[in-house]
Amino acid sequence: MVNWEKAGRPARAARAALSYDAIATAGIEVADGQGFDAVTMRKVADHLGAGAMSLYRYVDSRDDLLDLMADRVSAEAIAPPRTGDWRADLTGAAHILRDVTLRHPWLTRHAITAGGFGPNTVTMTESTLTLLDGYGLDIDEMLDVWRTLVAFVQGYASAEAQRLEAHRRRAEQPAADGDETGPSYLDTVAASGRYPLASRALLGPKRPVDPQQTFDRRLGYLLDGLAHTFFAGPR
Amino acid sequence: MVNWEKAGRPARAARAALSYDAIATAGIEVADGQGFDAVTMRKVADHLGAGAMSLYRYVDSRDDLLDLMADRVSAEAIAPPRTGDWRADLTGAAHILRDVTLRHPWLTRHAITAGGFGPNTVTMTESTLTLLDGYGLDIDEMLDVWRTLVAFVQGYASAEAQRLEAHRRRAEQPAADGDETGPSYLDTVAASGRYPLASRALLGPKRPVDPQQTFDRRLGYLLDGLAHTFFAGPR
DNA sequence: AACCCATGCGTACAACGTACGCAGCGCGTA
DNA sequence: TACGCGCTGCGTACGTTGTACGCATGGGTT
Repeated sequence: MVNWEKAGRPARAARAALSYDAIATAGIEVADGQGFDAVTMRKVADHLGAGAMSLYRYVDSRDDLLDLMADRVSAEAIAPPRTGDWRADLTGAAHILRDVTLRHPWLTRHAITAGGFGPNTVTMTESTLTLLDGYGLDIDEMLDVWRTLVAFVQGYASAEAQRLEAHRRRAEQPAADGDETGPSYLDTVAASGRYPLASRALLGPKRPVDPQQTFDRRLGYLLDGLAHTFFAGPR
Repeated sequence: MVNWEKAGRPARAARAALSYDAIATAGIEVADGQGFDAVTMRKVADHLGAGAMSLYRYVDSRDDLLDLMADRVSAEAIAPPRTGDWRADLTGAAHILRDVTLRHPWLTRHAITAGGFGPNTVTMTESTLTLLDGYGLDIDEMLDVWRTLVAFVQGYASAEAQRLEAHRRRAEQPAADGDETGPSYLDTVAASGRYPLASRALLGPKRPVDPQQTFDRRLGYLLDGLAHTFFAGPR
């Protein structure tokens, strides 16, 4: 477990070359640039011009490092102040959270909340809950809305990020010489006719669609439902 | 990438001791029993009484093994036939998917769809989409409903599974001799008063609540919203 | 000047993923 | 029957990983 109290204080010695912040940033840069599996103690330390074992003065284990990275990234998901339009505010918060997940696809492998709540995660939570303040909801109702919204957004963005990652991996496959790529497995499944509904889901849309628009539309269904119980009906 | 065509056919030689099915099952048993990090080639092979390298006759890499496991587990999430009550049917499918995720918490670390769609994942998809057939929705609308629902359920269940895992890890910590556990970090954050809303979210409910009931209530909000657009209004 | 201790890191080891190549068995063909 | 071919299983080996241990260093305190 990360010691968040210690992580918040500045370094004890003046000649400290490393810091929690620098380590978290380095880890995030490695993960964004070279993929989640490249986040090794040695590579992150190299990125900082330090020795691998130096990181252990700040972090108990590799898992702790990942927790540190996740908390730091959640600072990017802090929602702006409320405007009084709950629907617009929640939509904005959802966009920000989705964008963070797509910008850091490795969150699919180590979620923001995997290591408990760090300081930035707390701030992010508070900022989002604040958007729900002032509509006569009690705290339990606000939590209902918040947990429902976050579950949808994280689930949705994780699936999107995974599809993008899979696509990227397939693209960087060098397409070996004389590959004779027959019909893909999913093509043959679709052609079998035994999965009339699923085929359409697996093969993707006929015409390209705007992922952001699709997200907004589906988010809208959820907000409609929340409106029905907690606000004055949909739209 | 897993070769699903090959994985579907029975073994070529009669004297084959291993099989795709046995390997996937062994991997799942190791993951369920000893945690996701214990899923190593050697441990899974040991579980089968086989040598580590034997697995590579069936699987290209450890990642392939995980894909195999994920597809096999998705067979547990196949929805029952439709009854004509869309809301009850979708609720049932959501329960099943949530249960699978809670039963195999490692899905949080390697999602069902991480390795593309295998045969069981296709069947599961078809079974869920079938629940939406017969209400006058076209395929794109059915996909809207399905993707929205799955995003919520997987996001929600993943968060639940992660909280349970974290709790379990903390419980098996031996509570070292003379531990002097002062107030936890979250306690001090809550006591600071600077996060009035988030504190309540982080410390958990005052009285114990039934997680299943809470899930149903929040799922209900989403279904209300879907009803508003695709069916004849909420409830 | 003397000491202390937080910091950085070199070394070492067990465990990991996996490339390579060989052993052995059963089937098809002669 | 005899033979050989191909599929299956796996022993060995190597590079990489996480991390325990202990030492060197040098600014701050006394």
